[in-house]
Amino acid sequence: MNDKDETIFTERELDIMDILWDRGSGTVGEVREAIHDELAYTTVLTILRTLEKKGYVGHEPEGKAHRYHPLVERDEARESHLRRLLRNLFSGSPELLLTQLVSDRNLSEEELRRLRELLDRRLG
Amino acid sequence: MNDKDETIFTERELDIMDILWDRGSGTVGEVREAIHDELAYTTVLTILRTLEKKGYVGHEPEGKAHRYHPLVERDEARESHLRRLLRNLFSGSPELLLTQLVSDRNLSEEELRRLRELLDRRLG
DNA sequence: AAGAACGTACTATTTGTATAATATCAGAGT
DNA sequence: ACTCTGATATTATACAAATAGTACGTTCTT
Repeated sequence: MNDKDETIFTERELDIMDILWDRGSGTVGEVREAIHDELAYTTVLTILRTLEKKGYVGHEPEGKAHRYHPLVERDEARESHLRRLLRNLFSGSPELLLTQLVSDRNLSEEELRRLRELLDRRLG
Repeated sequence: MNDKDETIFTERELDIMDILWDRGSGTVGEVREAIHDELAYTTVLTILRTLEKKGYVGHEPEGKAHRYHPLVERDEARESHLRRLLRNLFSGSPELLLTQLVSDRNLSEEELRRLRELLDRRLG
């Protein structure tokens, strides 16, 4: 697999991809209703076009409108973004990253336990 | 602490911050030599100026040159970037993130154990 | 003192991101 | 036929990011 085809989004693109991933697909109008911020119709359209140009979404006509749908998986994006963060800031070390994650004061004891359980299951 | 003072860098800025963090400080020339890509002297200078304007580095004169030094900690950047990733792509769920970290990646059993130990120590 | 060598200041170009106004088009209803 | 509405298409503005050219000053060397 080529290292170059990373699936990296800007903040706004991610807002919109999230909606498409959640709903499976959406027209400009639907996306615009679902998005938290108040954006102009044309703004949403422009971002969808950008995403399409980058190959992250496709669309087919539906009535007179267009229905957009994701062409990449959420997991793919998660992996790419996480990999980039790991490489860029954590010297590629998962331990360093986990250290930072658990040292975050916002994590409850409960959450820490769940994290350990997750690893326990993983390790069998 | 305000949520707004996030310590977020662009890729190139991060390249340079990394060098400053590693060495403690650096002149334009030093940074330029240390960076992996071939960049024009003025390019490095410009990025350092940007970083200074954003408040991430400072400088004092040294001979006829300027010596730049970081004003934020590496950990601070790690936390900000990680928090943002968590919020943006993992619904704020550390479990989801850890799942991604340990799943697709080819983490050795050894590494997984170290991760669990890390949590064990954390939980006492 | 001349001139290379090194340094900063200022300015510029290109590309990408974010946002939106305006124009146009197609169908629904009267 | 005409207009209203919802949709896309076209075009624009502002700003950030990435890169670097040119101008000019200071110091070191010959």
